Amino acid sequence: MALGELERAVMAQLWAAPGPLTVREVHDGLERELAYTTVMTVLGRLAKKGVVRQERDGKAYRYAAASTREQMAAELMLDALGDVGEDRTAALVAFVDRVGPEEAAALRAALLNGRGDVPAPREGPENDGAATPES
Amino acid sequence: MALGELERAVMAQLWAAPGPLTVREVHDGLERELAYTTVMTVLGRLAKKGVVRQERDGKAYRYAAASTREQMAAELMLDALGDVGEDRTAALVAFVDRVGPEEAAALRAALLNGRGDVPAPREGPENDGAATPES
DNA sequence: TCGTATCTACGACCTAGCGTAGTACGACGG
DNA sequence: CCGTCGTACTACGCTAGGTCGTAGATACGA
Repeated sequence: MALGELERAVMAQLWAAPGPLTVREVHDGLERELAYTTVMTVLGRLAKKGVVRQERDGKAYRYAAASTREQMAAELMLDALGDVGEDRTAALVAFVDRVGPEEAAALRAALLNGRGDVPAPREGPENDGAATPES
Repeated sequence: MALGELERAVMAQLWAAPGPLTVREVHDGLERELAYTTVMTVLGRLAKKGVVRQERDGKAYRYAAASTREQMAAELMLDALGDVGEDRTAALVAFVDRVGPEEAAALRAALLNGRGDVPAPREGPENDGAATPES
């Protein structure tokens, strides 16, 4: 599921846009000067992989990312975690050990938010706040 | 840095072993019937990538994984997280949202362990420097 | 209606990485 | 001297990704 360099650049375009883009729009938005068909090919491959959705718009297609950038990153992280096999705990410890303070805070917040299921560790009442991503 | 199928199998051997292995040991330990030289080639490539260390043992070499399975997994997770660019927080929320209860508990434990604690978002992110205690 | 600009569909080529293995060659034990 | 073991080097097929070119369908303005 790993994406290549150009593929990532294209995804960045799609994620940065407010809505679905046409091939031409993606093409024009890219830094590098590529042939129009190159972008089309990449978009097609991305669609075949399921990471982008194609929707007709008259004669042309419009492309949109299938998931948010964050979801995809989370997915990749899950995959990496899955590779370890048994001792996921140790892997998670190693992971937490390496993330910066901001990330640790985010993790903490997410965990205490109740999303981590788990037999309620605290009795903290409903204290949701800011954790409703787009999607 | 992604490893192939055979490469992962070889790493699994190395991680499962109590100490450095010779090519022959890895070869004999693998399920599949491969040519001795195939295993050697793979180990050589792994060494070139830096994921395994080779140490002389008389005429032959012995190979050992450079990092533990967990460290490598954590590394991959970090990479995945890094891909997201800006809003790592959202990615982490999505991640926590998907891990199972055991993982959530492990994360919680690791976080409360005193590591990345307290939100102190200064501008001086003096990153960690060395974190290879065991080994 | 004709020519031109767009699109999409397909195929081609090149490079890199991986799986797989053969060959060459040096060190050893009989 | 010869077979065995181990390393070094080279090679080949395959797949994925990056990069295009060409062909066919369509819409649009002169």
